[in-house]
Amino acid sequence: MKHGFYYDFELPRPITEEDLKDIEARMREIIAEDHPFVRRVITPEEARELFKDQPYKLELIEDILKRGTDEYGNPLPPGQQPVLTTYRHGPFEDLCRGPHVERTGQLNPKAFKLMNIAGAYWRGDEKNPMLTRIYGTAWRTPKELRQYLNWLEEAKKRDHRRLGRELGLFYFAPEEIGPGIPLFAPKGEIVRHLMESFVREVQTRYGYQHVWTAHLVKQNLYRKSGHLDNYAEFMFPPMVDGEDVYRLKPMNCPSHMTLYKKMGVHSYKELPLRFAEFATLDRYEKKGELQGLTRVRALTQDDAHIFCTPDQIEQEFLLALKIIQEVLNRYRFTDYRVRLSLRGKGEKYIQDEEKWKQAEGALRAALKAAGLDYFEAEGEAAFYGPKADFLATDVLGREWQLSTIQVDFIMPARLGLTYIGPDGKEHTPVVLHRAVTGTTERFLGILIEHFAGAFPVWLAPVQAVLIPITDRHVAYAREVAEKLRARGLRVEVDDGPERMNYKIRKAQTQKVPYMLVVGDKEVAEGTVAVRLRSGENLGPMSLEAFLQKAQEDIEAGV
RNA sequence: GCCACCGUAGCUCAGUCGGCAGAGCAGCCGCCUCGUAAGCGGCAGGUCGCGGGUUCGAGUCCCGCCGGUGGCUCCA
Repeated sequence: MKHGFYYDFELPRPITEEDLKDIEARMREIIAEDHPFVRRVITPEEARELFKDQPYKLELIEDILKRGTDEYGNPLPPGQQPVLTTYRHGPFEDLCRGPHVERTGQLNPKAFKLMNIAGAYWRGDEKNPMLTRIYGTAWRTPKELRQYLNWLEEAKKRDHRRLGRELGLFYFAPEEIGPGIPLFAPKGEIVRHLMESFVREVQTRYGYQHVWTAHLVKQNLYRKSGHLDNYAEFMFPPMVDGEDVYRLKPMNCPSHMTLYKKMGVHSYKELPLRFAEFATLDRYEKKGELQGLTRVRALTQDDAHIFCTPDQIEQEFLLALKIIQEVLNRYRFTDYRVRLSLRGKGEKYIQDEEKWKQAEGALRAALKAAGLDYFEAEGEAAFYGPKADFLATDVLGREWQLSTIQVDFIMPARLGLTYIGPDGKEHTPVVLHRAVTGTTERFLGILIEHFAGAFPVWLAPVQAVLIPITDRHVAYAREVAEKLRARGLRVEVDDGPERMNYKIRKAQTQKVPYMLVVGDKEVAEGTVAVRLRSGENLGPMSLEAFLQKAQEDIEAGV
């Protein structure tokens, strides 16, 4: 772990926060006793005897010996033989690969803290029993510990769930509407709208066409596509209408592919055909997995399906990468990593060596051409083909998948898609599934944390607030607001009875980019006094000068 | 879904040993007319998540459910 440690236990009773205090106290005693850590290489027989009462340890031992893996089940580096080692301090000897510090006394008794308790499946498999995991954090000095705890507090203030409410962007009504189904207030809706308009503009520029397919789909289509077999647990229960059974749409691919078919016979000359849609999908996510906007049950993908020939995969993949890069850059969003997800061993991947090889080669070539750093992950591919995923980190260090581009060899054939090739014969197109920001909801959640709620001017729900100093300046403030609105800015007038300082504070906490203060001087000169949310006071300027400043900021994306 | 914890006013939180439900902010009304991060006074606001149980008496104790938080598993 990055900032600490954890250890899993099987305990006879639930552990409480108070227990953690006692354990910390005991840990401090052990540190004070300054035991040396003693490493020992043991034989399999010794190991089995030593840990005979600890079934989980025995399982680890057998695994290390049998499969030559380390304690996490990962393969050892080539050439290395499995070795069983223990570390002992005082009377406690534990199976451990190490390394350790030399003595318990080297730890700072004031620089660690047990943080929380959580359940964790044995070896991360939900079929296994659940153990109790205790998380802790450890630092060199008490100061570093304090800084870390402080950082955690600051991170909580950036949490998109909290900022979403404080900034009036969105709300959840789990009791009334349902868990994981967000409600967007006017300020949140305008941000969504701006995000989607932006992606739509970029996609259009890159030759994508937008389509619309509805939310209800006959279940039979999902039977044909294979989703009913593989995806049923993520779908809301069926709606029965006499003979017909409908489902809420959990993804667009079958709808887009049906549209492709309905549009008639396709020639290879039409390809690639790129269908994009901002579609709200409904997925029955498990309740414990829901989390703010990053994991919801109603999600809007900026989805697209590209119908192409096999030898167009590389160019289309590259085009999609370019769109993603352009969009992420506009958000000044650089904190992500790219994963090339490849097939692993196993039955679930469709068996067609040639197609996999061709697609994987095309993806690598395109990633290289796009100049993207990426890492490869075996066993992360979809069963129908390899993919590239963009992973972003939220303010608390949790990683989320945003953009994705996936190659699909199988669904087009299942749904009977064809095009007529130059040879006059029918062929099955390859389909690329791809999402730029992933979903509007998750991306917005990450963006809120990324900007700590202070959206760049082009995205800010309210771009400027007019702050009249006294009542007699309200009419002028309204007049200015109208003029700015006419020029396309999103402007509000704070005409409440409070004092100017209060209104500035309010605008400041709402992270409004520009505060336009107007008093006697501004009315007389036809200006506005511009204050930025950074606290910087630009002083009075004409409306034209302000509009130019705003325009520059919008273009610069600040 | 699983493990642990939590649920009191719109928000943040207090409420002792089981004995009359509280504060700040936000809201509403009034006063103040003010130059770059909270002016002053007043008023209103509650099925203590829901249902059951124990008790003379439950926000407080017990059981079930709903919802949330942190993890685990899964995922855009």
